[in-house]
Amino acid sequence: MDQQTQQCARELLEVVVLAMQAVRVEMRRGARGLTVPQFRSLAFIGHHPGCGLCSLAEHVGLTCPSMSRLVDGLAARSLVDRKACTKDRRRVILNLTPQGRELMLSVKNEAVMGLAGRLSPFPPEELKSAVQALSRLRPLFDPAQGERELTPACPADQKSPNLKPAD
Amino acid sequence: MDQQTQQCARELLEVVVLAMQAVRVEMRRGARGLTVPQFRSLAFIGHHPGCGLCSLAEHVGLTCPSMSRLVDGLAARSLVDRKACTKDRRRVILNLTPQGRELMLSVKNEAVMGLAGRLSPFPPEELKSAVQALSRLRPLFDPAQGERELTPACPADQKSPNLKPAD
DNA sequence: ATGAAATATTTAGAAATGGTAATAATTGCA
DNA sequence: TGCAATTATTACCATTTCTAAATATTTCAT
Repeated sequence: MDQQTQQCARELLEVVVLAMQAVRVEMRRGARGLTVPQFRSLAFIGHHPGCGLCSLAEHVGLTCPSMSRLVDGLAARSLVDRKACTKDRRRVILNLTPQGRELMLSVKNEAVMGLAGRLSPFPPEELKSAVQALSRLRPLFDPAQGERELTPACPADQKSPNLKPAD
Repeated sequence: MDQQTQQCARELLEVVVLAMQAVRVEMRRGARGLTVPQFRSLAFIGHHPGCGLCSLAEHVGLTCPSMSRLVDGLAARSLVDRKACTKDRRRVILNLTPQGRELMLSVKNEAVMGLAGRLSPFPPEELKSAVQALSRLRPLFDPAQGERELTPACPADQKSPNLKPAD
């Protein structure tokens, strides 16, 4: 293990944790009444439309039963749409409702605005180079790149933007 | 608000959230038996020795009563030292015990090693520029720099490395 | 000094969250 | 067909967290 690499990891850890704290503050301001697991669940469903319950649970770090009830709550608040899969009726198909999508968007927007507020006094060129450096690091953490264990499940009615074949 | 700045904020948010997930995974691996709020509490106490209960609670996002009990647990496990403030006896002075400090260090070390593992296949120059960019970004989120609202409280026995005036 | 208001924390009881084990429904393979 | 495996849910219990109220201490205005 390289000394240089460790130094970078140390720095990365520190800044990421600090930045995440700031993000959390912004999130709390915007995500009224949403707990962290609820928020993360919505985010995952948004990124993986049509995902199943247990893959969601695994990603968020909850058990399937807990996630089942968490989704109960989200469905009751009309933030996610839960319907049975036509092909495999054991499965559940999860998607954000328009309201859920809108909520996530507004929360994210508030977070972005909060961050931008902190960033604004920075000289633009520095910002640009900093973000570039970070972006190069990004594939390291992007699960779409690093891991391939996502369950595609029911590709047939993965999204179903307009119709609901599940009666 | 600049369009460019917003774009940067968007990018930054994405990378930070992704990276934080990776960090969380590494943390979970190392922080055996510590919940996230417990972990965050220990981290805050470590960074703000001698802090009071409610400022800690506010930072972590818990109420004072909840934090009181959480600290009960940490004190019972000899991870934090809770003693009354000499000057203002309403207050409580929180510090990490040597064991608490050591635990945090080892957890952090494990996280760093895990991150370094991901970083290792990266070319050294990129790492170097990333470190530079990160260190430039850091003051934006560093509470020691950006904010001054921390309660210094009892400056007298803030740290008390060797003696315990509060019998 | 004395009493009222303010501050910091703890206690008590209710509500929510999360886990394990058991259950139900469905699929796929022998 | 029958049986093991998969996916989700229900039942039950432990823990966490919140709200409200109580306690202790300090500060401030008489």
